[in-house]
Amino acid sequence: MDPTTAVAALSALAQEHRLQVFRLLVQAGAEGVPAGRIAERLKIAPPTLSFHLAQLKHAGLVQVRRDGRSLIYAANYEGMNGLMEFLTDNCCAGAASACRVPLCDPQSATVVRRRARRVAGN
Amino acid sequence: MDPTTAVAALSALAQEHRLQVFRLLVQAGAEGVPAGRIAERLKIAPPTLSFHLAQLKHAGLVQVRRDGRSLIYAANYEGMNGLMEFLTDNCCAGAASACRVPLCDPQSATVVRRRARRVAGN
DNA sequence: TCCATGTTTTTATAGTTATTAAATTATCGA
DNA sequence: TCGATAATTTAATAACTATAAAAACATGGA
Repeated sequence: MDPTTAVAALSALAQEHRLQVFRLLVQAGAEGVPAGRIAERLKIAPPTLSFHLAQLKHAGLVQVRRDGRSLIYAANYEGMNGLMEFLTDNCCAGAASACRVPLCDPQSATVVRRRARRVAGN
Repeated sequence: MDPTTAVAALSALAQEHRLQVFRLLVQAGAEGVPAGRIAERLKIAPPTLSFHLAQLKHAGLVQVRRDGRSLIYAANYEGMNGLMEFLTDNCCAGAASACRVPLCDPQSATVVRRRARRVAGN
């Protein structure tokens, strides 16, 4: 990750609403959450949320896909991991195994999560 | 870590100069680097650097100690680790061991770093 | 085709942040 | 105590960012 991208990602996360959105999506996993439900859960006005989602997307921290009328947002774990690697890069001049970065990999995750409230195909 | 603190830390890092400073200090390890040398290495005007260091300090990402006329700044690894834990908290709804948090611990690091250019007691 | 739903875009404004130059504070050595 | 060094603080300004309200766009179903 280059410094410019890292600054963009950090700027994206450096805002209360966007940080809430991002953490919600990190916790939601690969399945994602429709914009409307994010707005509802976090009590953010739709245009405001849209503005923030655009920034998270531009920073490479979230992804979107369309499902009918809904736009479903999901965390981009690669982006998140890349950012953390960048922050801790060459920590303590590469001194020790104690300074290393484990990563989050939802692919190899054993999902033990409750079903979504609404059925998937809505 | 509470959301307000996390936003403060992310805001502190979301700026080119401050990100450079922070990474420099993360790589420098517990020993730290005097403000003047940071300014020199990163080619930042002293008042500008001072402004940025104050923000990093306020955000709990760096620590200072005085050594004679020099103020020596060092990364606060606890703050950094706390931030990364916050970002990845309950990743994928706690689904898997694959989603766990990076930590850096300079205390238990086997330091294999070259000596500083100038002697320590200057 | 028309309406309702879900979401984004536009526009305007209030608030925040980064930078520079000048002034100030703290420490050390003669 | 005086001058030099290391760093911070103050003050002013230019640039950026978040929010709200209104309008526009895209999709699906009657």
